[in-house]
Amino acid sequence: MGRRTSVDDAELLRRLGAVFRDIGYEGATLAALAESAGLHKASLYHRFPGGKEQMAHEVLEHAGQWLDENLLAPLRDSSSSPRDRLARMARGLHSFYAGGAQDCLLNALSMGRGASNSFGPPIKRVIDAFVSTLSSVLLEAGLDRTTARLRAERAMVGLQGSLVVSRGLGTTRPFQAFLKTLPDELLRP
Amino acid sequence: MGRRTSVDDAELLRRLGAVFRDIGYEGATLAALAESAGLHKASLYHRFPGGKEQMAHEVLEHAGQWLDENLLAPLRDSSSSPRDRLARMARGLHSFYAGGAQDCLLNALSMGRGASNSFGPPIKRVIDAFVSTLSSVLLEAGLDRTTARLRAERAMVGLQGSLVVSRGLGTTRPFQAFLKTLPDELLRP
DNA sequence: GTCTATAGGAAGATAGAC
DNA sequence: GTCTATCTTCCTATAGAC
Repeated sequence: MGRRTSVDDAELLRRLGAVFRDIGYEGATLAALAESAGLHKASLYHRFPGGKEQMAHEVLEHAGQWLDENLLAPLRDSSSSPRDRLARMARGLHSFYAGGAQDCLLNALSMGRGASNSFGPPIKRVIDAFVSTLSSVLLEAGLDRTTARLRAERAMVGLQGSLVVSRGLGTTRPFQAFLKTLPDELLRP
Repeated sequence: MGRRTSVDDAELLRRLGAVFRDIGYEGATLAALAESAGLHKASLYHRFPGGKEQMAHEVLEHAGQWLDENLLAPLRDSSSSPRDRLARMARGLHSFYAGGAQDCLLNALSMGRGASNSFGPPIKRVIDAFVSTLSSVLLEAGLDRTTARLRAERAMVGLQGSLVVSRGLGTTRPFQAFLKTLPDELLRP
C-alpha cells in the first residue's frame, strides 16, 4: 500500500462523479480526477484501463444504480400511498442535489463531443428508468396512461430545468419551488 | 485580404456561439472555433486579444442582444394581446432552438471552471431579462405580481429542462410538449 | 495496487511576414 | 487583417520501480 489510503469502489466512483458533474467531461482533467480520488494518475489507469471515458461510464452506471436503489425502489414500494411515495421522492431529490446547489451528472455528461458521445445510451437509460417508475406511481394513483407518462416526463423536465436555472441565477430558489409543488402537480386531477 | 473571406461581426459571433453551444466552453478548442469561423487561430486572436474567454463573453452579449430584439421586444409590444404575444414567443423559441434539436448557450456556458467562471453575471442578466419581460406580460394579463414572477421563472425552467431532457432522450418531443402548453400554463387563472 | 518519471501530442497563445 | 510557423504549457497515457 502506498502513501495514500485506498477508498472502496463506491466512494471512488462517487468522487470521480463529483468532478465530472462539477466541471464537465472535457473540463475534468486527469489531474483533477486523481486529486479528488486521492490517487495518482497512473493508479487511476490501473483501475480504469480505458481512461477517462471508462471512468465516466462506470460513474454513470454507479449513479444509475444508486438512483434505482435510493429513489426508485421507494417509489415502487406499494406499502405506502402514492402521495407519500412522491413526498419521499421529493425529499430524496432535495438531499441528492444538495437542495439545488449541486448540478446533475446527466446534464454534465450529455454535452459535447458530438458523434463520439458514447454516454447517450446510458443517460437515456437512467432518464427512462426514472420516467417509467414515476409514471407507474401515477397510474396507480388513478391517472390514465398518457397523462401519467406526460407528467412523469414533465417532472424530469422540471428537475433538470430548475437545476439549470438555479445555477444560472445563483440561487436554489427555482429548485426549491419545483420540489415544493412537485407532488401536487403530479397528482392533480 | 487572405484566402478566406471575412464574415461580418454578427455572423462571426453566431458561428463561434454555435461551437460553444454544441461542445461547451472546455470542449471548444481554438482549432474548432477557427474552423467554424472560417479563419485561422492567429486571426481570431487579432479580433479577440483576450482569447477564448473574450470570445465567449462577446458571444454571450451578442446572443443576449439577439434575444432582446427578436424575442423580448415583441413581448413588450402592447399593440397585440398578451396571449398573441406569448404565442409569438413560443414560435420564436421553436425557431431559435431548431424545434428542440439545439442546445442552449446559457446551459453550455454556465458549466464548469468553478470559481473562475466569469460567465455567471452575463448569464444571470440574460435569464433575468427574460423572466422580467415575461413577467410583465403576465401582469398585464391580470395575474398578481407574485404569480407572474413565479410563472415566468417556471417558463424558463421548462425551457431549459425540456432542452436537457430532449437531448438526453434523443427526441425533441419534450421540447415540443413544453412549447405546446406554454401559453396556456402561463395564462391559466 | 500505488508510486515516480516521462513520452507524445494537443491545447492556448504569440511572432512576424505579407 | 490574414496568414505560416513556432513557443510553452498542459493533457492523456504509458513504462517500470517498489
